[in-house]
Amino acid sequence: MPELPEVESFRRYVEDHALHQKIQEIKLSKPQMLLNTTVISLKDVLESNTFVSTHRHGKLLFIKLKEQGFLMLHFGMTGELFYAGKNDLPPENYVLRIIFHDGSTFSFSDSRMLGKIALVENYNDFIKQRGYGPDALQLTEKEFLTLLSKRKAAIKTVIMNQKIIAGIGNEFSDAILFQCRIHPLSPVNQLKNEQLKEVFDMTKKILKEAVKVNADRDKLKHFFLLNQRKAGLPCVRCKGQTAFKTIGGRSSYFCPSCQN
DNA sequence: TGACTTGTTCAAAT
DNA sequence: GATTTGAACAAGTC
Repeated sequence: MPELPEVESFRRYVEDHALHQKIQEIKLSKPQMLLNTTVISLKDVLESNTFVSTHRHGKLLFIKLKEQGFLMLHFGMTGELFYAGKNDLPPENYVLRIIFHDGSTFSFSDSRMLGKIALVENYNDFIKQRGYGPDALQLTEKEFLTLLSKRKAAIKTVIMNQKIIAGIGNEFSDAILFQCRIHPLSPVNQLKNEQLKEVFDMTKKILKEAVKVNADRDKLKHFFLLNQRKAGLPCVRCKGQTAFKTIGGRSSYFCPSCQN
């Protein structure tokens, strides 16, 4: 699922494949995924335009246009990007397809259609308007402690809340808390300052390493409690048994004997 | 067949 | 008013 590391990997993919080429035509098959624009104005802005650079904030990807603002992509749960050279076959299913002048294509697909496409003038304004917290990798320890102070909700739901910290999703939150040996339901205001600092350090550590390996899960197995998210499996660290609980409406796996 | 999955949003509760 | 909780959405998988 696209959390911060996956989106960072998409950002690089755009950098490597889609910049500095004139857009000839776009096709949009799911207009309902547009956030603040219409098919007509999306076409109007993108066609004959050029992508020049990229920016990521949390799980949001912004692609700067040579003329006029940014294209914003949010990947929801199943969003993906595919570049196909002029002789390659682009994926059959797509939400947005960009056809460059040389015939190569760039496709945004999203089978469950929980993603979003928007045109934004200025990404800082967009981030502010929608109330996103600071990006998890840009965040300082002081900011982190301030953002979490006096919160009573469970640590897992707090670090997953994009309005508090942008970028952490369900699976990475489980990994972070497992590594810190903290129970996901612990109310934030009952955790020691030291524990919160540990969560901060571990968040950075895991996300940085995930970014380094392009979010390749096979190379990140050592951070997670499980390779397969399934209750009842033995804990990799102690003699405990993996527990399953719905926390904040999300399926959560943790070891009740070493996370407390 | 239907329960389960996730990120986000909105409504309701505290 | 701010914060927290929970349901809803969409569609693929098993």
